[in-house]
Amino acid sequence: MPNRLRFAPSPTGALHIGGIRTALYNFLLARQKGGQFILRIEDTDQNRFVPGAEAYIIRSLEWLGLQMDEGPVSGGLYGPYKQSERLLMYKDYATKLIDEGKAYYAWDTAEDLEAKRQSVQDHSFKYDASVRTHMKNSLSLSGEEVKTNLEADLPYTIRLKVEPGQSIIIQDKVRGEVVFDSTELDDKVLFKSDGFPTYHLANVVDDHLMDISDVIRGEEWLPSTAHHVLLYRAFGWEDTMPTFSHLPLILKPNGNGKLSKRDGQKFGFPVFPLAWPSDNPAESIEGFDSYGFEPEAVVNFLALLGWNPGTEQEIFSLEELIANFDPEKIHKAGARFDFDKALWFNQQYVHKLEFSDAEERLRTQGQALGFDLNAGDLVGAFRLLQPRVSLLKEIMPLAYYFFTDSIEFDNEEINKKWKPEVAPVLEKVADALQNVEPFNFDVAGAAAKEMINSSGVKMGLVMPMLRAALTGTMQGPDVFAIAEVLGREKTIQRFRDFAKR
RNA sequence: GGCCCCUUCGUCUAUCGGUUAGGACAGCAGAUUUUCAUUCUGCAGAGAGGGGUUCGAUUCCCCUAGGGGCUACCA
Repeated sequence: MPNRLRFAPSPTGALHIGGIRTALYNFLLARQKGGQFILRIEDTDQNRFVPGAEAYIIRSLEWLGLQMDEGPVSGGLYGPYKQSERLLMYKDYATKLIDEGKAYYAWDTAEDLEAKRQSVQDHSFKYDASVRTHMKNSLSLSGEEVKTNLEADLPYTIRLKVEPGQSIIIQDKVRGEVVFDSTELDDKVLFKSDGFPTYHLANVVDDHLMDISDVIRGEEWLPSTAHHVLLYRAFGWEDTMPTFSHLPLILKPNGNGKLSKRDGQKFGFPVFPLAWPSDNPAESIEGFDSYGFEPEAVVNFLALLGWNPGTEQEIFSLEELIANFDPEKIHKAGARFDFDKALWFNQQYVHKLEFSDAEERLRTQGQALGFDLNAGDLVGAFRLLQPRVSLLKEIMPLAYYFFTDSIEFDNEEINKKWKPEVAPVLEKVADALQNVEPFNFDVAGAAAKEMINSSGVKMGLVMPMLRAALTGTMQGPDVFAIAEVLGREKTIQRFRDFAKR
């Protein structure tokens, strides 16, 4: 039996990183076991449907490199992969349960139920064995009434008939044994009056029909897993029921509650993989992509947020994650989202980038900044600045002095350190560099330093001014590393110009 | 309120009865870098509380406390 894992989001908007991590873990186990990774769209809530969300989910998985074996785009033998396109079968399965006395029709309206809830003091109203005989359903009504209601096409829901007094034991891969008492469970709605199934029905039916072997999902599903087990039993599918792994939640940075979609704006960092543009700027949201993250870094960060192989390795490629992943090593407690750590992971990946991986993006960014990229050495600039940033997009703004000769000087800082006796030294350094061969970090650097030493002016006064001459700022890479990238001509010119300022 | 889950440095975590409780991020200090960043080294920093079980508990059990989730014709 191959391992078949599904990621089953509902298209209600952008997918946040909690969902991404769930997808990732499903993907990792599928790949590790040589099974399939399946995307299934759970669009059974018409009210919360958001146009574009499905495409967003697919683009997100692609961006992260989580290739799907089956899904709405790639298709597959178990399709369709959108629940809205599977509506007929849910009804059949629900009806089958009714025929077998394991579910029933209910005609209580939303208003009826709301009134019931209001009438009971605390939150204790539960549609279960103790009250269902007092409600309007095919168990409490006479056969005649039921027939009449059905023939009149009265809107109904179908509810699972939960038998009280049995204990339901779940073997969860991350939590071990979890026990529920069916007396505590309500008669869950399986089929809604709008003709759509609820998550509970659709999820169980589809997981069964799609031969899903392992369910990895968020902890918020743990309480309803008991109902799902009951459903597998009712259908007679318990022997092929998937394994369950309930993931700890990703919590807000301050620890109060689970991370939610609004937290990105609130805390000032992305909580979505991809940006979600909107005509209304207030509704546009940033993504890890637009923030400048490398997808590999996001994957690495998320993989380790709640899972750890037990070694001290921190950096994992997707292949290494696949090889090492183990659901039983998933941490049980919720994990706070730590953006600093995410940035650190990204820094590790940016520092490892080859120029060829970065070139296209650097060019695009340089052009957006209005740089004349032909005027300077892009590779040289990249090599110099790469170790100094956490995000690739931070490089080009720092690199402007490689691509223009009109340097903007940070006069406030420069003037603090400027001494008039430095000016002639700059000229002399320029002279000294005129004929050094080759013009590089070592040779030009040595020649310049020798000149400065013989000038009698302190090195500590001159060096910062050399950098200022070249870059306009008091900080940055080594002066002669910059000089080498800039080339002899520009270096000398900038030293001379600066001496005259 | 009820049900369920969880609880090791500020944060993410390792430890599957015996460890000076390890690592990473962040913090602090130092070295390198005549700058800044990187890098390197070091410092500081944790088993929620109380009962058991055991020769021995961070580890197993119970209670309490705290946190979280669920409690919809949402997923």
